[in-house]
Amino acid sequence: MSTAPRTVSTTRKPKEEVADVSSEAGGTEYLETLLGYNASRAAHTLVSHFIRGVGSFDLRTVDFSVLSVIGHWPGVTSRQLCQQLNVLPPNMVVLLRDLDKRGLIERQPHPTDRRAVGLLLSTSGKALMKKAEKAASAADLLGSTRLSSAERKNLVRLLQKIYISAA
Amino acid sequence: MSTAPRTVSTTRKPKEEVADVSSEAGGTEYLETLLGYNASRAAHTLVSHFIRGVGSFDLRTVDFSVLSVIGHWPGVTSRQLCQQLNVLPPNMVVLLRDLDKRGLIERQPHPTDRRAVGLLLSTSGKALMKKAEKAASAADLLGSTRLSSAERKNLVRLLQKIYISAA
DNA sequence: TATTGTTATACTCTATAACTATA
DNA sequence: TATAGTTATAGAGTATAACAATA
Repeated sequence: MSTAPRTVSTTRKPKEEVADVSSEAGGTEYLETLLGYNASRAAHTLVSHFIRGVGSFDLRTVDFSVLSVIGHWPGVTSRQLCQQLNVLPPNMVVLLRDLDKRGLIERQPHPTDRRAVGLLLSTSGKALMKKAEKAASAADLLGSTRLSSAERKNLVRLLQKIYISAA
Repeated sequence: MSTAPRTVSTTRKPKEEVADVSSEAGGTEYLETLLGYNASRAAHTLVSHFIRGVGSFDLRTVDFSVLSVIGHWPGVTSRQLCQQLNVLPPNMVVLLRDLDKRGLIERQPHPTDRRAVGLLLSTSGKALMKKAEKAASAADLLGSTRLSSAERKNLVRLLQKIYISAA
């Protein structure tokens, strides 16, 4: 159930090779019946578009997600980010350290819990994310140009039906 | 654009914290507008179900995919698998070596190209995949129980519209 | 000159154990 | 006793360079 590119083998010749029994889909005909395979491949395509569009801001998907959540939930703690974005605490530490080094986020004492630290976007972090979210949205649309607006909306709904309230 | 679990922070209290301005979605409201984010999360959910259902066969998604393609395209070469499943040749080598060690695949000389090796499922590989594909299909359905049959079909169609003929 | 399969290796990502300060 | 943040490190996954055999 790996993702795959759309590059198709150039060396295959339609009829003369030994094993060309069921190669219309290049052997993936079963895999293509699985939602997991299809969702993984679509996600891979969309993430590729994301990287092309947002990579110039020097943000990986996980950096972008973290900054987006902080931006939309100012004061969020590291632990809450971990839960929301499925990142383990030790890995979040280095991630936040790097974003802090770049001056994109600020840390403030948590109002009620002295163990915790509230996270905020800095002024430059806000400016960056304003541009980055615009670029991300454009890249996301570019990755789904073959979908109508209604299809896109429907796709979001169906995908959320899978991951909301599920593991 | 990372994936996320559905575990929601337990420490947040609705009104008394500093930054509870826009936390209905836990800060992910923008991310949820992106197909890439939604597809990644849905894929993560479905792959989790896959692992629960197929992991007992000691097959990762990539092993399963490779075996499935070999099964449905007997005689396929390592290079063709790489292209079809987005795995780099050096990594495919160790993957195939392990599957070979386990007796799940066999290698035969390629009929026309003496550099290449054709891959086949062994008898036990076929037997394993018969059970594993059944388990994978069941797990995939389990991961999408909230979808009707029509919705599922539609979802596959929409996802393929994204990754077919796209990068 | 290009391609298949391969080795060796580096790099990134993800996961685990354990510590401190605080709840 | 449990949790937030952290350190150090191990392990898995992914990527690059280079080689021999063959096209």
